Amino acid sequence: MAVATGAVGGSSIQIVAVDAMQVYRGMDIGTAKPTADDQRAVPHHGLDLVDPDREFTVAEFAAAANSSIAGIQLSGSTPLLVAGTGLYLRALTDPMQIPPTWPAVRSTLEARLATEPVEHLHRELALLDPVAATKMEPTNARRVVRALEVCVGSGRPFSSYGPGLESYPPVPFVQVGLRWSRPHLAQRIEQRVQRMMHAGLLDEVQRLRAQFALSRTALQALGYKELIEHLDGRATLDQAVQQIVVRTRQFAVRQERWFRRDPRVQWVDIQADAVTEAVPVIQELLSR
RNA sequence: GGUCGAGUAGCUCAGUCGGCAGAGCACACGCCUGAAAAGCGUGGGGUCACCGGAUCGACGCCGGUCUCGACCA
Repeated sequence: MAVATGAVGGSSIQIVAVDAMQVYRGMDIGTAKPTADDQRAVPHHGLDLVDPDREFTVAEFAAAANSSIAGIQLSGSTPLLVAGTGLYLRALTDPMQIPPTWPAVRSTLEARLATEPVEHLHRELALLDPVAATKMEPTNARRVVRALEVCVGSGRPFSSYGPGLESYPPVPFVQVGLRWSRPHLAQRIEQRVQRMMHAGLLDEVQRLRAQFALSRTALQALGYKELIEHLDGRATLDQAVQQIVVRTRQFAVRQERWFRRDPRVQWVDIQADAVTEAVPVIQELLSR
């Protein structure tokens, strides 16, 4: 927000949230969605795209976000993408063609997993698309099924859809990564989860559950799935909260690792809570 | 004070007949193309509470000490 409220290169800024969970209406506290005040101060995009009973995908997000970005640029403003979700960002910053889905093929493959080991499917993938097969562990059911789905469905190798995530071509914009030390990260996450609980996260979860049958993708949201476990009597509140803290920490580290291997990202290390001190540094990087 | 039980990885706990100390979680690192806040893989970690004894050899057996728990008084 501090960066977005100052202009960069003379034009005003609009924020595009690149976040797989903030797309869900009503999931506000647990996704740390920008407040109403923030949204009033700076136009936001990518938020509240669907109800939480809807499944949501990268491709759908990319379509929505790309059209938002085009609109922002047409109006003469500068889009500031805030991630969030690594894969969603790559789908916007890099020319990725994401193959469509073949639900019938997929359900056949998934049904086979009940009676066959994943390695069988991986062996079939190795025949249809040796390149893709070597790029994934034979035990990773999700990736194997998806790759096979595309091969069988489209009639062409999964790997023919492009280099995927392993290529980092130059881009005409700046990418800045914010990074805290692990101890500070842990401390901030602990505090953040406590703050969410005090803000009524448990009520939010109960309310959403009463109103919707949460979709498979929405149910993956940190904070929500753990509190549902508690509400169903499978964990005490304390256990659930501790679990949220641990998983959020693991997720934050996974985010850091995801972006760490992208050579185009310029990192800003933030000392403790000195976020405001980092703002000029970020603005300087962005104005290049 | 007595009896019984427990003490093994950061945590929770397995460890058969005395024969190279294990699992899950956590942690570190890597992977990732319509589920990605998801999914998958690799790895580092040990004074087996402590002291002594018997044995070729002890986490394990014997003696003692300490800590925790339950029960009895």
